[in-house]
Amino acid sequence: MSRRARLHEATKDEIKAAARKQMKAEGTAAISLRGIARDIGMTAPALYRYFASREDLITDLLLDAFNAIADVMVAADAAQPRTDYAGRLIAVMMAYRAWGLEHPIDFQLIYGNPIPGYIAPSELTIPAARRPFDLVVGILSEAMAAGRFKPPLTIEELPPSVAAHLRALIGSDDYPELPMALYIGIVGWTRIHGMVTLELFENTQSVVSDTEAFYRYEVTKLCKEMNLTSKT
Amino acid sequence: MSRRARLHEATKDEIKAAARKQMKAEGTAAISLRGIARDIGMTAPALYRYFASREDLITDLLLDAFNAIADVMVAADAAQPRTDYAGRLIAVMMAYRAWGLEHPIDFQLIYGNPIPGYIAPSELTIPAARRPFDLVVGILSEAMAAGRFKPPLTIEELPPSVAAHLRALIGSDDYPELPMALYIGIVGWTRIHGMVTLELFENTQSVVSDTEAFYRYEVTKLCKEMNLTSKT
DNA sequence: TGTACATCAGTGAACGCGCGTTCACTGATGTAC
DNA sequence: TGTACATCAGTGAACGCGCGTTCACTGATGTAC
Repeated sequence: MSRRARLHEATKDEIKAAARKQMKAEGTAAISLRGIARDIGMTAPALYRYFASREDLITDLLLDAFNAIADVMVAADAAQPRTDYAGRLIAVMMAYRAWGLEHPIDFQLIYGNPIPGYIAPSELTIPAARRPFDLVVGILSEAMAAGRFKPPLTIEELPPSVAAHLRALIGSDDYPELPMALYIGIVGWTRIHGMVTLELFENTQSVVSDTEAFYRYEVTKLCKEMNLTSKT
Repeated sequence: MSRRARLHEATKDEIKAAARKQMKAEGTAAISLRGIARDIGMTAPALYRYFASREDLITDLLLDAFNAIADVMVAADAAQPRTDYAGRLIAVMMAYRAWGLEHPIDFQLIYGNPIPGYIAPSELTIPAARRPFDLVVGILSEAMAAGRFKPPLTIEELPPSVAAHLRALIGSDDYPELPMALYIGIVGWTRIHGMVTLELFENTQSVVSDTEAFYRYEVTKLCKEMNLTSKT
């Protein structure tokens, strides 16, 4: 990578940092090229050397955010013994919350209100968006294959329409997982997501106060309920 | 109410309807007085006869939305036999989702990203925001008093910091409920909220497809898990 | 019932500000011979 | 190693548009005597 290319990347990062700062102050919808330029001491047209348009910049920020949360989840998983399935899942779910609270704006960017007028290029964003979910489902599948994950419900008990869709998905290239791993994966995601978003917007604090203890207790309980154990 | 006052109210409603239309098209942050004025065939300064400022208008929209979701939940509850506690709770939770999907913008307004620069007058918004939660906790308390709600966990099992906070709350005027009704109330809220928000932003459809069946199944399961039964 | 007056609804111009994007350009940095 | 040229970074002016809010005002509606 040439010196020039490195400088180019560094400026690109500086622009993105300014964009995040701006979103933090004014909300995700308030990304403004002129504001960014002002912040980093440039004129607005100069930004077009780095991004083709405001849309392009937003897409970059979205992909960065999806990859960032996926990365911390992967790292949290990697720090646990491979066969400690419950420990891995809990670590991954804790990482989801921690990242959300540390990066509330990026969290809002990827999981909150859409930015008016912006249409995400789905061929780029969908794969990035799926990384966290696929990680969880992957751990569940591994645990199931190892006989360490025995959910207290079977696919026959699910609503027929849901069960049929899950069965259809397993065969497809998109979701090569076992159906109950998929189902518990999505249930788990809705649960942690609810806790994190409500906490983020200050809706749970007044009732539980120690939101981290609450969260940890609930995700641990979830693993127990699902009979997810670890090889010791 | 005088004729003039009635006309005044009607115009106020027209302004709010235009504001909702605008949020639908451009996001909650994009409420613009000039845009509203254009839409209803007025000039922007005329709106100041009805709202003291843009902030005031947003507050009105917020309160309307909180009251609207609370009202449909109360109505759903009222349609069930008083002692069918599980039925009442399921109906209320279904109403939460139905309202969210029917009014995605109002849902984003009250539970989504905050509007940049807008600071809610908490003495007005907090009581309105608490109506749905209080309704659920109320039903749980009733059921508990009737011996029809026996949660499979006790307050002793909760994290000490959470348990202590719950105990402290019961005595207070703010939350005169039994601690486990409060706790299960907040757990229930995080669960349904996670399912609804992820559905709203198209994150669950690809896995479960029939999102309503999924939701109904999960809320029913929640009631069963909590040993919430009905007097027959 | 008619008149005088107060209230209210709404206008149009203005203030001072913001935005994304295009364009012709200057000057610096890098590259090939 | 030095020179000629191409590439790239960044500027400043401009286009056409948006915004919330204030102000002095006109005309219609309602009210009190």
